[in-house]
Amino acid sequence: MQDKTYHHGNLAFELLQAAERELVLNGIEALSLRAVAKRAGVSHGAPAYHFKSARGLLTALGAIGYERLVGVQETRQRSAESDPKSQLIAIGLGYLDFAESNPELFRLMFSSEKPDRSDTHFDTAAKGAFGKLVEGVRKIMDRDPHTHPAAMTQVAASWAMVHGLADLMISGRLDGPLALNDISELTREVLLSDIMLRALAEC
Amino acid sequence: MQDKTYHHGNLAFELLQAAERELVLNGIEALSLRAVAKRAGVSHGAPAYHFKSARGLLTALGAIGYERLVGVQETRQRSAESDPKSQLIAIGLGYLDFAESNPELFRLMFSSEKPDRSDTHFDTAAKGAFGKLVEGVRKIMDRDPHTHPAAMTQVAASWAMVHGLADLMISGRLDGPLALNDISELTREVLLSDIMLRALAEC
DNA sequence: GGAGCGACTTGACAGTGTCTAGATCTACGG
DNA sequence: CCGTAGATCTAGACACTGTCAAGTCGCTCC
Repeated sequence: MQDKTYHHGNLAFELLQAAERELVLNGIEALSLRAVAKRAGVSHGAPAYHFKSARGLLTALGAIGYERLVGVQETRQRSAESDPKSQLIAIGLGYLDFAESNPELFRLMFSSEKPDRSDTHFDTAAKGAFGKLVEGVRKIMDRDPHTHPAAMTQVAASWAMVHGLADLMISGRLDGPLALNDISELTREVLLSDIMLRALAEC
Repeated sequence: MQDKTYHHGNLAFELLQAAERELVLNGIEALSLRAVAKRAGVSHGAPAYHFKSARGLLTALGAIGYERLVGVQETRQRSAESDPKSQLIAIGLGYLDFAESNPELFRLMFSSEKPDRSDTHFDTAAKGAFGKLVEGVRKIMDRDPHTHPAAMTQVAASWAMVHGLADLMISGRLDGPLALNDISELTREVLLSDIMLRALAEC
């Protein structure tokens, strides 16, 4: 953060910021490592020192995405009723919030093969987000999904529903059917909650 | 199809075949127009004549994908019971079949910004697949989704559920939770059908 | 049998990620 | 206080990419 020196100390962080900015502006498929370097004000070879390759940079960015996703979900949870069902819906709404606010990052995390999923940081961050969902289902079913197959099936169903909603929403495919742009914030949430509730079988 | 002449007549078709082959081998993000041309045995500039750009080629390929998707769904429908609910589940299972058999093409169609969605062919093909789902819901609810909002919400819920399942499946994220690789073909379909049925509210 | 035109080739161009060697700064031991 | 070692970044080269312009080939039709 200190003034421009040759080693300015936090280039790795600034590169990640620049990368996300480029991601938002140009989309994941047109993202250029050289443009990221230029935005950060360094030479085109600089990123390779901190992140081995473009893949490395995007892996780190994806991992941050998962951590941010959990944060958004927890924000939703805090402003929701404390009963298990409301909490699980909040987790889902947080998932949708994140997807809508960070569509390109969401794509990078879930629908791209650029990040290295075997990377430790990326993997644990992803598992953290998954754990949030598992925990929500555990509370609502009073059964640990890791030991009860029916509960794990419920995890899969919940995830698929909310993930499908998110993916279709950010690609604009639900704009027509659900007219999400033409309704109020409140009816929107009621509608989405209603849909997500369907994934919960006999809970 | 006639022997190698300078103009061999169906280069456009062969380029599409080569492109899909490359798509399967290298993935969408590493697909190279020049590699496609080489695979088809033509110069690197040839594709530009038939499809204006790389975007054009991928748009055409995506459109074909939607048509193939409908075909797979109809295959499922023919070998299913004729009642509306079984038919809608068959449409969903066909969606999953297609995704599993053509994961990269699926990604191209749904999660990529390379194809030009405003292209007429692409758009009508995509609408055709969507229409199949709408029709399935119309029969099960006995209401036209285009005029009944509740039915259209049902369309969205069904689509989100099956699309989420497909997307998570092809990225291997359900392998752990659902252990899809370790169960028989039959239990697999029962499981997936069960999950998809949850999306149907009070049908 | 030449003209015209559709189908393709060829070469050039700017841009990309990665690699290597070198320049520069920081820190630390003497 | 100096100089050297290591961390950090630069600069250039390389092979590869998509797109474009100009040129070449071969069929068809008058």
